[in-house]
Amino acid sequence: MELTGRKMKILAAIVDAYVATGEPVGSKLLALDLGVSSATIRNEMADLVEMGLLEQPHTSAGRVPSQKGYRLYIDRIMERKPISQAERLYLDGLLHSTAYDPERLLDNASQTLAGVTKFAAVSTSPSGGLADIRAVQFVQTSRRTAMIILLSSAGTMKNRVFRCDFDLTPEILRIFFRVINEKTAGMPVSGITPAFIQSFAASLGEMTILMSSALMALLEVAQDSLETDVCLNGQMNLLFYPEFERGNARRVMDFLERPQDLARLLLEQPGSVHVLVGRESQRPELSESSVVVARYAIDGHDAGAIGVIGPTRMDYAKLVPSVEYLAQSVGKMLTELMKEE
Amino acid sequence: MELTGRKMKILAAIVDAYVATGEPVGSKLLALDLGVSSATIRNEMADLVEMGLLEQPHTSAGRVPSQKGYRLYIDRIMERKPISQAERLYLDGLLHSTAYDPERLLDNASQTLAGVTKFAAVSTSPSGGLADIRAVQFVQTSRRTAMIILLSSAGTMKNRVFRCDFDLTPEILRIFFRVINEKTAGMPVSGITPAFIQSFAASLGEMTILMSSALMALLEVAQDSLETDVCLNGQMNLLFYPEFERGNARRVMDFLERPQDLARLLLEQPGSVHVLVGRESQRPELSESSVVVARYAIDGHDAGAIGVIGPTRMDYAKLVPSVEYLAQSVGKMLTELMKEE
DNA sequence: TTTAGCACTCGAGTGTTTAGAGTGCTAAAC
DNA sequence: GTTTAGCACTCTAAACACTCGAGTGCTAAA
Repeated sequence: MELTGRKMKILAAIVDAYVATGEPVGSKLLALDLGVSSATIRNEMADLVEMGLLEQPHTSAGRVPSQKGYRLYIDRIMERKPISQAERLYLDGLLHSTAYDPERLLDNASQTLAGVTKFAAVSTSPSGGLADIRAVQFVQTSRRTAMIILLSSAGTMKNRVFRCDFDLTPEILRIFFRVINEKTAGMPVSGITPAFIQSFAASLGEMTILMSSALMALLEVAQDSLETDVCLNGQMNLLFYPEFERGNARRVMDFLERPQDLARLLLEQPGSVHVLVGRESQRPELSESSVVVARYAIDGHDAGAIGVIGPTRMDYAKLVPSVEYLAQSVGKMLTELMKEE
Repeated sequence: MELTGRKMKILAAIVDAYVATGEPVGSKLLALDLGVSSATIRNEMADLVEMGLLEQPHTSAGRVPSQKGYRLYIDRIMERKPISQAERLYLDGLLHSTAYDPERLLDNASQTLAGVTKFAAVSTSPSGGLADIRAVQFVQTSRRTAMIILLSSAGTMKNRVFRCDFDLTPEILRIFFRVINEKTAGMPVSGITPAFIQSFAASLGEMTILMSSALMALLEVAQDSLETDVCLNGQMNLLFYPEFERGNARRVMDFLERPQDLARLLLEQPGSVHVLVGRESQRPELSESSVVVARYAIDGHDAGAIGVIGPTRMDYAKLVPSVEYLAQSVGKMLTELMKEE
């Protein structure tokens, strides 16, 4: 069966109405909008159901877009609603306060996104997989404890407090700094393995004991850097949608509480913006949810992603540009930050 | 009417059974346990209802403890179930991994508590209100950005990345360190006000421009230190309780999402452990929820609190010792950390 | 004071009925 | 061939009646 222009119009109208109201859409409502009778609409709707683009909750109910219907709507029908100048300024303003700290910036970004969309929002930290060590810094935090800070070329910055069995002095910290940076500066973060630490320690001769806790901390902080951090915000927003009234919320929440899975989901999406409707995500927990993801790049290199998760009934036309813009902003800010080396 | 020993026994049995099953408790069930007939129990139960200690959802249902009933149970009847050696070891083991970083320790503590209790858990950072500045450290994080780290006598450690309009050098950072520590070391964190920063800047003469962004960062980081951080974990656990099936969860969640309110609630509780049943918290959002809070002390001085929030139907006898133990552990670990100055 | 017995109440579950929304189909109109 | 008016049909949600059983309160005897 052919998908005529009018069928597209009807599908679009149904998506719009359903997204707005959450109620199945009947033929009468559309007849007004399109200037034909409700009977005509009904004929067309029957075709659309046959084509798998609409669904009927039950015989005497209106129609609801199927996941395939949303897909078609997204790919071929919807007109993106660009975000206004005012909205841009608003978003940028919110992001600005955390411009100099990648970790806080990304948390802020997902918080912001959750706030404006009223869905759950997620962001991943710049992927550290291929990053090099830019520097390793030490700061004394008490008589016997110090903080190690690892700065990577991906812009991540991880710290960890560790403890020595002897009193620290600026002199000792300077030794930590020199010895560790001489050996590791410029090497890939992923090169800091237990084996590397072991051989490193062995090469230190009588200093081994002095440095052991610092080296352990280095290992931990490097492993931390390699992991993709995931910031999740606004899960609670989901409780407000009738789609998640019952126990349905729990399955989604379960998924959201697994950061690794969340990161994988975000990062495996291609393209600058990508929409996953329901089962398209291949995640049973999300079979009734949709995901809008946008990637951000640092200095032209793909680095991470940011997205929203909510019920399939969402305003894709509005969301896609919002998520995309936010990802671009984040990328721009991180690039700016990196440019200064 | 007098509260006889048997009445107490019946109340205790009802609380125990109701906490375990979630179903109103009928007279037959108790007759078995107490060796008297169900009619006798019914008479007693009628008295307990009259005294306001029990409630009846409807005429032909069993009894449920009222909030007043829980209160009496907690104050005069329940025997605390001390936590086992194995549980102690388990908890301590979980806490141990973050022993050297107060912030992470407290997040870990509330995470742990949420995990073992299956309720929502909250912890506050050591209150910074009266703390002094122990040291202010600087670390270069890129050509023009640096991290300022404020260590307070309360054990908090806050950092912030800031940016200068000129290239940083170790020499400049050393100046930042010297100038700022000379002026601020030992002074109360609360003394770092905008006015103080302004007069400080004014006193620097030609160095004012050099230091301005560092001073702004100092102000921000001091204000951060003064704020009580609140770590919330396991909100999602609440969704599993029938008490929160409907929209009821939302009101509680709303409250949980307001960190200041949460902090106030925790910190205004007296004593080492405190239980708030339902409306006792004076928070309408929590009128159907209970809170178990324990305070932790650093070096003998009251510093913060940690607690759980869940439906009024909770196993207080088990929870109270758990929360108390965790708070003690946290306090001990933080004291340890501080002792080394 | 306790208990057996019994009538009573109420909720949960199960049909039944009704109203209304929305459909599919048909036959006429365009 | 397409569109539309008309109408019979289907299904849901809400209202109502009915039953079952758990649990009660009361009474009178132990």
